[in-house]
Amino acid sequence: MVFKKRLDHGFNGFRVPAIPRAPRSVRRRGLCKKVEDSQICAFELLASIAGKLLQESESSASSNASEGNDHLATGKGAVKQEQQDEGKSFKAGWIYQGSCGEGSFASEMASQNISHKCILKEISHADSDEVLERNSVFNNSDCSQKVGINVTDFGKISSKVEGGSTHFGESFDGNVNEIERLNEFRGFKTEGANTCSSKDSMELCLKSPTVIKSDSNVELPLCQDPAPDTCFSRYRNDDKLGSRDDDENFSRCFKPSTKAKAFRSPPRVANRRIRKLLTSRYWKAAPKLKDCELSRTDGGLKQFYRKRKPCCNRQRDVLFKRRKMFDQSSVVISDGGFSCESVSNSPEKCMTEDKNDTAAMLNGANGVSSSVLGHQAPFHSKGSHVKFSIKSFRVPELFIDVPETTTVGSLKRTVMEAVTAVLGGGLRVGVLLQGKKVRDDNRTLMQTGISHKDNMDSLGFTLEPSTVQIPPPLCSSDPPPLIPCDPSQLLTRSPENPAVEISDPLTDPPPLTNLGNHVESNDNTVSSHIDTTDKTEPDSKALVALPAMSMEALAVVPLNEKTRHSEIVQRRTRRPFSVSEVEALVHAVEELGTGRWRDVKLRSFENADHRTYVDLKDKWKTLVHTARISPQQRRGEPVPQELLDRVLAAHAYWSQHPVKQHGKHQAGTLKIMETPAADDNGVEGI
DNA sequence: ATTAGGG
DNA sequence: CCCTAAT
Repeated sequence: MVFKKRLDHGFNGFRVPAIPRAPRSVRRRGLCKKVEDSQICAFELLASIAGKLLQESESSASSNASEGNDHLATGKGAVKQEQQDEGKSFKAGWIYQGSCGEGSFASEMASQNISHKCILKEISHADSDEVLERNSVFNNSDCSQKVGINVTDFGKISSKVEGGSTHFGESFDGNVNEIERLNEFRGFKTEGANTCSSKDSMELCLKSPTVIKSDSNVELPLCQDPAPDTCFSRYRNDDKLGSRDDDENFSRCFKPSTKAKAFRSPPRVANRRIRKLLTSRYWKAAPKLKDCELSRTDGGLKQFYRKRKPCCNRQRDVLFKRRKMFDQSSVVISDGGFSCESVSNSPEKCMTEDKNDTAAMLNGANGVSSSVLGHQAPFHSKGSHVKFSIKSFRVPELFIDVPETTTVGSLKRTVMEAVTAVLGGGLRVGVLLQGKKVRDDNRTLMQTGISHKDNMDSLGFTLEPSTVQIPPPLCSSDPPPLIPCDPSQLLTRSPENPAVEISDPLTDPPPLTNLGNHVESNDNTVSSHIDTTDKTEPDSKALVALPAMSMEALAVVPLNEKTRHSEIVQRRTRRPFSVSEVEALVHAVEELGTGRWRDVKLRSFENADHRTYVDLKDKWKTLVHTARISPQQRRGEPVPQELLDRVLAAHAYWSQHPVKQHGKHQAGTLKIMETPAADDNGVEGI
């Protein structure tokens, strides 16, 4: 049984606080809408897989691999084209949608370390009931629909590659209703018995690790098929060679159920890759598995919208409130990577909303990506400022893999641990500009080009693990020590560590121009060039292994499907009142009296979004206190005694003249104004 | 949504 | 500034 806790997706998730938080007034007015972006983009998923497969085929062909893919060479040209044309899409989806798995090629596997072991391990379980269980989760129409959408989208995309004159393209040409076809193919609508057309087989290959079929029969595409040839190759055999022994191969590999002849096993290599990916995202519960592999990958993204403009205060308070961090999590018994909820996502939605995630994910694959709202607004008294409204940081998805026999409490703890490890393992923030990582911390925003309004929408933030585990020990029973590492190294796909490469390495991630970030820029923004960002490869591919944590004594994680969003609220940036603000406040209170803070706000702080009536009330409270204490005890910017005197006077007056709820208080105002409150001890009676 | 107060 | 109870 696999429990997948997708921290990123719509059906649940932990969210890291946005920075900064919107003023309460705004929040309370419902201006802070949460955006439920669909995290799983079917298209991206399939596209990714397809891209990977293509890449693999190319690789295999060119490297003369012994995987029996030689015939794939025929599609090489097309493959390349696709990679070039659609690589971004593929990549994007792939990185993020690892739930469908990603594998390594033979060459990669050779040098695999962590992941490899894990993969093997996973594979070893392939024949177990565990897999059956997992796959069985897929056995519902909802999930199938999801897959169908995937196929549909993929078909659309793939059609672009048709130029390559490969079957691949042909099989997915057009915007046919692939869902129907797929369903039919699966036997949802028909009794299966579909012939194994190349198209179908391809679909299967491109589908998720599990294959959905009717009649509760579960195919185990992830396992078997000792045959060296891949589905892809078979596919090509079908069309190129007209070979019809594919069915035999399939039957041999799958021992398919009676009715599901149509179900083909994904290629072995692909399976492995899928395994790898899946594995990498699992949090294995200790009970059954001695080796706790706590790995984490990039991907999961969850964001919620914050309306309020942020502050660019460098002295920003970095305190996070975490009390709500885990109180609303929910564990979902996943369908194997796709939540049924996500199924409802329309393709269009995937193509649009998910772009954000895709792009962000691409660039922050290893950690958490963020969507950023860039604001550029001048500060009245200061120079040109750049305001960033980070809608949210999204926690990478996390898959939980625990034995079926585990207890709920154990599951909760496992999730807790995973989350804790992810969030508490140490994160650092990365800045992405137009898809490139800005590594020079000493560069100014202006120099980097971040301040340029045109670049605001291509700005992204990532949360990167600040710690990483050394590869080998991933599967070992000994929790490896946390080793601080250079995130750049971690995030950059490195030849020396192919194991961590999850994404399609063929293309650079698309610029984050599709993040849908809103930009409030100001004309007085300083323009600058953006070419100062380094050309470092997009990060993304690292699998970050996290150390196993104690399984004991962890707080129970409440399961609440309803409130699947938990916000970690950040304390607002402290913004001391200026003298002028105090003056305005005092004046307003003198006229309106205490207890009418909303009016005060509207009267004197209408345009000060960061000053809520509560703030004003609080400030008045502190002012009164300040006025009563000795000057030596006062802190912060000194408030003119004259103002403090007025504060005391007004406070005294309004204390004796409670504001009537309805009537106006012009009289009171006049009185106050007439009363020279020069008395340090306040005015007791007017 | 506001107000009033404690923290 | 935050949090909450009470309006």
